[in-house]
Amino acid sequence: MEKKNIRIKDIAQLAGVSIGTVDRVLHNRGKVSEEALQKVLSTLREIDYKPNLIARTLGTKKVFRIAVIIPDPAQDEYWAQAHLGIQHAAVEWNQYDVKVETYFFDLYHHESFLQLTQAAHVNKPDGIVLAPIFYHEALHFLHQCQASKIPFVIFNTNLPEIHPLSFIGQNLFDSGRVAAELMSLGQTAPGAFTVLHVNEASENSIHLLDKQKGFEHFFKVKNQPDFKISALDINETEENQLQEHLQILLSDAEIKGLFVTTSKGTAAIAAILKKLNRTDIRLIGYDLLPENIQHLQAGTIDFLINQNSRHQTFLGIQHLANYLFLKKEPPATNLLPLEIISRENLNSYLGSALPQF
Amino acid sequence: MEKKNIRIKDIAQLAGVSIGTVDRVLHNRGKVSEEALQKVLSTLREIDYKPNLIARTLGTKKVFRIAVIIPDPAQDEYWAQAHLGIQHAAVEWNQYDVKVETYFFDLYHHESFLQLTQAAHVNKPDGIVLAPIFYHEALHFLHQCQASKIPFVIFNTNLPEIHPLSFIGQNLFDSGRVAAELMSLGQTAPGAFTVLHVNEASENSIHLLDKQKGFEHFFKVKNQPDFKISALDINETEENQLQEHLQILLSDAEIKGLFVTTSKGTAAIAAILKKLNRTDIRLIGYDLLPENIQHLQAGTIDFLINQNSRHQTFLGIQHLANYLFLKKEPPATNLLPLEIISRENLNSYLGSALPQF
DNA sequence: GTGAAAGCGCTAACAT
DNA sequence: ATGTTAGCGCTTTCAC
Repeated sequence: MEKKNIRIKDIAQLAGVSIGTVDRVLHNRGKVSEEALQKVLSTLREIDYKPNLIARTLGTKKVFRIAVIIPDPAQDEYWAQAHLGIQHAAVEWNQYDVKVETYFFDLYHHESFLQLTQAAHVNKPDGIVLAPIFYHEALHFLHQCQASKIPFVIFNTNLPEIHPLSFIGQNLFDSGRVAAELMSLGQTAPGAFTVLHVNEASENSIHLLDKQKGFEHFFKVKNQPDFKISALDINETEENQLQEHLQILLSDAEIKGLFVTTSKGTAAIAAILKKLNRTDIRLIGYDLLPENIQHLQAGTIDFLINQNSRHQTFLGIQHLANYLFLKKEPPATNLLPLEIISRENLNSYLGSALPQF
Repeated sequence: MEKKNIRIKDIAQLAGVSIGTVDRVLHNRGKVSEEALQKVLSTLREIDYKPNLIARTLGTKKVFRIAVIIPDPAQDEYWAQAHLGIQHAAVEWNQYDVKVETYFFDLYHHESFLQLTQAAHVNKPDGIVLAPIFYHEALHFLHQCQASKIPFVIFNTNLPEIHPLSFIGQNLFDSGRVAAELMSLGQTAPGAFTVLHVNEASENSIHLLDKQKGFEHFFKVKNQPDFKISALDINETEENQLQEHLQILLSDAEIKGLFVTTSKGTAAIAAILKKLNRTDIRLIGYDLLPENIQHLQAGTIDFLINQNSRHQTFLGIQHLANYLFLKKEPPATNLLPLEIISRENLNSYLGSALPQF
């Protein structure tokens, strides 16, 4: 069964037109008569034409430019990992004439975000990958992009009201349920669990609330009245202050476990729990930050849910590049698995941070 | 910084020879005078030539044939999923002149394996992806391949003494430790856990023993003498017989949990536990087979460790094709993460069975 | 031994 | 609007 692949030349022959015409309809560049158009379209419908990517990239001289806009990797390890995913994707596509330009904004200043997005916009990239940290500014920017017909992919947090080419992230409600499940496992005696939001500006905390709701929902459905669920916002960048808050919370003898909704918060809480030597507290948090990895190995953290920012950005560029290059529509929403990381499977994840393909 | 890439043509010009000559030295096909050789080599040393792989694949007309040898997908859902990974990879590479030929052997008859491998061998494929189920036969076959200089990738179970181009699978010892960790979590009262090997021929059970050892090792290190660990082989294809065996085991009031080392075994044990209504037993097993998924959702199974046979085969072909096509060396051993699947994160895995890229 | 030249499938500029 | 043609960088064949 050596079925030769169909080439543009074949389509042209079948449709009785020239390859130039076929190329024009394939890329709808116009300048094609209604008659020729129909002939080509009908033969296209009959056969399964799959363009030869290799040949396309060789033949074309167009260079696609993708602008990636994320928080400064230096400010936060989570975003440093996101940056790694970008770099990985960038080298992968480099030989295919897709260039990635990165813009780093200040995680704590929306003016910086505003400024960067505008800078990116004037450069007129062919596509944009964005971490929409600042809700209003992001919305404004993305409307601009829609007006300029620049396709965009968003990741990390969803903006369902805008319709991106693709959203990449996790189901945060389910994420909270996973945390709850791990928290409740094998807990027999009555007790209390607290959801901790540590040092999060209100913008982002809308999303963190989803995790909390999922967490609470799990226990509601399970109907286990033996467990008291509470939630607490702590805004203290000073470790000592943070510790004081925590100690008040932990003075309640019923507290059996803590669920921290951010990666950085997880590291902060773990450090304090370790200092206080409270190994009895079950701690569940987010992401494979170096500190979190250590605390997981040491047993201070019991489980991490991996949000895999690295993979998120990687996929973001992947989807966008495939769209620009191959006109392949990505999934409107691409939800990543809620990876449960424990002490024993940690190493197996560290070895293969990125999906080899 | 639009630095043009160096082309063969450039080298030819610099060395004062023709592109044909440059090509000959690049691939050391001989037929080059000592003088020309030196001229080319010296200019090659001066500049950093990176061949354009895109152009290479377009220019070449060689069709690579990859032989994939796995158990009959009809015999076992686990292998059916492996087959899906193959099909996925096959369509991906189809247009790039990499053809995949599959050979299905009988999972229960090594003669069939022997026969199939020989059939594959006489067809002289350019590369082989193999599930080395039958140890001795596999070893013999792979030695043949080495003699014939056919590169091969193995997956699922490792044969460390032979040196494959790449091995794709999981660390089975660690896999057992993960199971143990999940088993012990929150278990306060003393109790007993049993490792179950269900209906496995001795060949394969060598590898299953690794899982058992990892499981035992976890408790040894943890130094929790409160837990009694045992292991049991059950060879009964009849459900009733299997149930009898299990009931004897479960009549021991101390039994708190079971760890089943195979995917099929997991499904079988789960079915019986459900029938016996033993929801008190913590059950940990392998893989997202349809039955296992149901039992996980119903709560009969507490955790599954995903071996992702689909991804394994996909990667196998991926690595081999990249090697043949682009001369890209794959990792000698590619260990997949030990994915922990619970009721709450199950859906997030079902949505994305394969890594999108 | 060596160079010239014809592709590979596609794009894009150029005639018509 | 349509067909022809010259590349893209490399492989491979074929004269010399």
